[in-house]
Amino acid sequence: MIRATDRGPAVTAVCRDPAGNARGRAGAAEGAVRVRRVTIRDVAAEAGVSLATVDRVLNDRKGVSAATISRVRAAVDHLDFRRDAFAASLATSREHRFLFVLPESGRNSFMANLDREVQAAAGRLADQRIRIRRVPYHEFNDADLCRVLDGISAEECMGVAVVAVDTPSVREAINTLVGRGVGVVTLVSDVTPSRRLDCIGINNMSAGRVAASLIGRFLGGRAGKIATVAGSLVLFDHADRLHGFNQTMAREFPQLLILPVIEGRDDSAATRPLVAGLLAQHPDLVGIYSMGAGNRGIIEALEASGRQRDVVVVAHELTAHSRRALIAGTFDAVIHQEAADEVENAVRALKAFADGQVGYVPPRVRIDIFVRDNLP
Amino acid sequence: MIRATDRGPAVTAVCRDPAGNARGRAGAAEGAVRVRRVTIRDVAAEAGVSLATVDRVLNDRKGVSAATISRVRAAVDHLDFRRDAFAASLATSREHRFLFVLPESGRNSFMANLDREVQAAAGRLADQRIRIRRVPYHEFNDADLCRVLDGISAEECMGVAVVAVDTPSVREAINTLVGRGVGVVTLVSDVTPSRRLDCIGINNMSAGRVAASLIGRFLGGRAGKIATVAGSLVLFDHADRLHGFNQTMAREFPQLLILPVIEGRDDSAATRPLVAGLLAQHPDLVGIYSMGAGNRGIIEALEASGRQRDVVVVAHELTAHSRRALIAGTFDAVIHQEAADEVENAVRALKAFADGQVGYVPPRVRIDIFVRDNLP
DNA sequence: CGGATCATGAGGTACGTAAATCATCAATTC
DNA sequence: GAATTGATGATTTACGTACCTCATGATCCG
Repeated sequence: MIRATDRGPAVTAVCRDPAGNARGRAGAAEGAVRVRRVTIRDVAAEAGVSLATVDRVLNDRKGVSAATISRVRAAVDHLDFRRDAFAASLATSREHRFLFVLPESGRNSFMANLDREVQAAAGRLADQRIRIRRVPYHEFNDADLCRVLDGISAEECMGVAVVAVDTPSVREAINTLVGRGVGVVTLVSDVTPSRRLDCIGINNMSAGRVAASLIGRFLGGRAGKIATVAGSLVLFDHADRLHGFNQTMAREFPQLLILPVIEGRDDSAATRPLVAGLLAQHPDLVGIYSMGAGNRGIIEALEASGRQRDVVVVAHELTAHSRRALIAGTFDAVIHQEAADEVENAVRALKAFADGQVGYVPPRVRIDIFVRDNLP
Repeated sequence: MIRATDRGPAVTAVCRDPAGNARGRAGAAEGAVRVRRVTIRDVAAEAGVSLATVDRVLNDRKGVSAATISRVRAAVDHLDFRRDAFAASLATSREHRFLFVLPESGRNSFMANLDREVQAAAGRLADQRIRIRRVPYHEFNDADLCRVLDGISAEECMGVAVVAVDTPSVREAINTLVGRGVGVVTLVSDVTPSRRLDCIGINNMSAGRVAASLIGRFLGGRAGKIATVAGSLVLFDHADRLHGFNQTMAREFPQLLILPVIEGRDDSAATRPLVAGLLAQHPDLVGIYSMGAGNRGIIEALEASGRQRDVVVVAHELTAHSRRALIAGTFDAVIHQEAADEVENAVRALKAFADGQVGYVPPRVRIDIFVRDNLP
């Protein structure tokens, strides 16, 4: 057998199955190649130090002189050594435990979908030693959310992603949680000046602006009134969308009058009569911006009124209902955020924090815009 | 020291740093927890077989009776055993080698960006034993592309991602490459009935349809002529976009007349006079759909004509130029594909093939739509 | 000058899976 | 009944990093 110390230089030693015959795995292409990598031994040899010293340098442990550190660093650069992520993860037998705190997703299909994506991620990441649990709380209920957050200990979990309502008590609960050493990211909707690491979600101002722009342009100069429907302005994301919407509307489409926002609590049954009322009250209603869930209520009210062709509607989140409405022409555009991306980004941010990476910046979550012609 | 065989049951043994004091790493949160995982030993014990047999079952090796297989499978399910991805990767000291074949990206900023993303991915994935090399070929030159493809051996690389022109000789070259056991995905633009594993790119028909829909709706009923500008119809993606565009235009906006497509070879200098000519020739030109690169030529021609406000323009790919045009109002919408996503998906698809995973379906690449109000 | 601290070396074990080798024992085949 | 084949066990080595312990010489400090 060839021992580590006897092995030739890393660059040349590339070998395949010695006998040349395919190993195992029925019929598969079997692509990969066995390779001798550059290891810390090579670095140690190059720098003229021991393995222990290389290890100390690589892991920023103390007890190494500045001169030696730079010798090792130089060797690392010279050999283009990269620590093997697999070996490193194996050696530090750690597990990352995260908690996703979401509102109970009874009637809200966006939240239900988000919850599904969290589950899916949990399954996918199990083999990478990431354990994800989910905890629900009563929708819009900040006291219940605080109860959940206060019950989280740093022992049971090192990171929390939360879809939060934006209230002072929730802010406080998040801050104390962070104080206990738990990393927190807000998901979808932010909690303003809190000590959370990041907010993982779309830029909601931007979403609101696009909605305004699309409604304005689709109306092509027609004047009239615009209705705005939110789930609840306790949700920071809805408030943000409204802000962006109003801003662009005021600047670019002064001929359109924005009606006061109505709150449907993300519930179709509650939303429907509200929208029906608006339609009846304002014969010159030409557009609707739906910021939250409860789209089915809007669709039903519109279609009952028979004015679905005359009213331009931009809504949020692609679901079975909004998709149907888009195809039918009741909705004109749907602004969407991909739940899977948000979950993935949240996990990455929490993991970066748990691993002590400073200055990790999660990638932005993209805003999807769907019209009838680009439905997936 | 505790030996493997002496260890207690997996469920209970959770331990932290015995002394209770923080180890190493300056100031970091140090989240992760040491955990005793369920291993193949546990599975072996549960199933009453040896490690070797468990290994045979897990890796689909032969030499195990059906009864034993199901006993092992049952134990795996019962204990919820998941093979540790890190340990597995470490044990099979393999390296994945992929090749990205892109056109030389002299003047085309989309391709230049794609190339940058490939480089970035190569850096990111180096610690995961994925080695990515890049090879350029002369833009639009199928002979040169074939030369490159023909020179690839299964030894040096097990997967190729190629931004290809759609010609019979290229198709042939791809097919023989696949015949040699190399996995091939087409990137951005497809090569039609070839034996490539997948095409990693946006749905270009869909992109064309959206472009038509946006131009039509932004024009709000105005009639007139629409210009279509492609890089070259040798590129399958441009051809596809045009197809989708024409289809939706014909069906939904019959008042708009589509002019014959012009080909600017993805080059601003070549495109500019062509567009200027169209503008001069057609005073009733109301819209432009730009399918390829060379947007700068379009912008310059439009702004020189002074008609940039009257002509609705939808273009592809967000670059410095198209972004400026969007902000200035010269462009009305930009359809974008995120190069980073495409590279990532391509690598995943190639890796899945190299690992012999059958039926891997790469996630779709999303179409980004930008207007002035949602620029990132 | 004796003890303390620092820089480094030497050598190990652990992590969990892959995969190879060799040895059994039983069933099947001729 | 001997030879072959199949199923299984037992045992090892390798993968590359993390991290611990102990030893050693040097330097520093009062």
